[in-house]
Amino acid sequence: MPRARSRRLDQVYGAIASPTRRAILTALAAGEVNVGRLARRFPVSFNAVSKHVKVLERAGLVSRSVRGREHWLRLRAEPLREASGWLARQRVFWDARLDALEVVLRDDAGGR
Amino acid sequence: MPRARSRRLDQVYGAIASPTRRAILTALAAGEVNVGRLARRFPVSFNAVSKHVKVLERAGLVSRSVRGREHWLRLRAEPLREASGWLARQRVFWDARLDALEVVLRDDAGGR
DNA sequence: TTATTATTCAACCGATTGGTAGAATATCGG
DNA sequence: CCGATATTCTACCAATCGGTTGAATAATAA
Repeated sequence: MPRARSRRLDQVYGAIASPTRRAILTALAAGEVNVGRLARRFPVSFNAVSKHVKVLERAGLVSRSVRGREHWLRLRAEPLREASGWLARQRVFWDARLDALEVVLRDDAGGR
Repeated sequence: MPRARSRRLDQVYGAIASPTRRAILTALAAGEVNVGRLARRFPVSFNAVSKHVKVLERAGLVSRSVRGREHWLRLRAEPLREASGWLARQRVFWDARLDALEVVLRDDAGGR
């Protein structure tokens, strides 16, 4: 795996490891929101939300367009696609291996 | 989302946010390995690897069976399946929304 | 029994994280 | 211009993280 891709994965998984940030993402899935309106929905300070947004932005999951004094946030799907891809590949890989292992174990138990 | 499920997601995404831990998982996909043999493959100390394994274990991604003085590690696929599910659902959801948005923008641009 | 091996546990360190509060900056509305 | 609003920036704090080293524990080998 190329270094850059790996770092991107680090950032994306790190970003979505926080329930607050996952909630922000799902909130953003309904459409563009500015930081203030977004922050009002969460039980933490405005500044905390602003920081979370920055983490999501660094991971490439959110983009920002400044209109006047408001900053409007929008989802970026591409990095999510990569992250989802790694997990999905691993999953099928594991499932195949674990299924195979189970067969071996079952046959082994039945055989003797 | 139930609290327990959310915490599990936190742990899984947190666990795979580290490249070393992702490498451990792919190493483990080839079959059971004990901690020592696993550690020899990585450029960090035995203890560091031992800690990483514990993180993966807490996330439910790895199980351990102690045989004599050796601890053998094995993948657990279930939590990965959940994690992959959340991402996949989000991805589909986003893609749909962003495609729709793109259509709106394109039509808008063409229409006037 | 005694050494050696496999592993965790405990303590420590520096960097990062998630939160706060307050100051600085820029835009909007009167 | 002046006050209110939207936001970031800076500084701080406690907690967690990723790493190290050294001691403790338990099983194997001599």
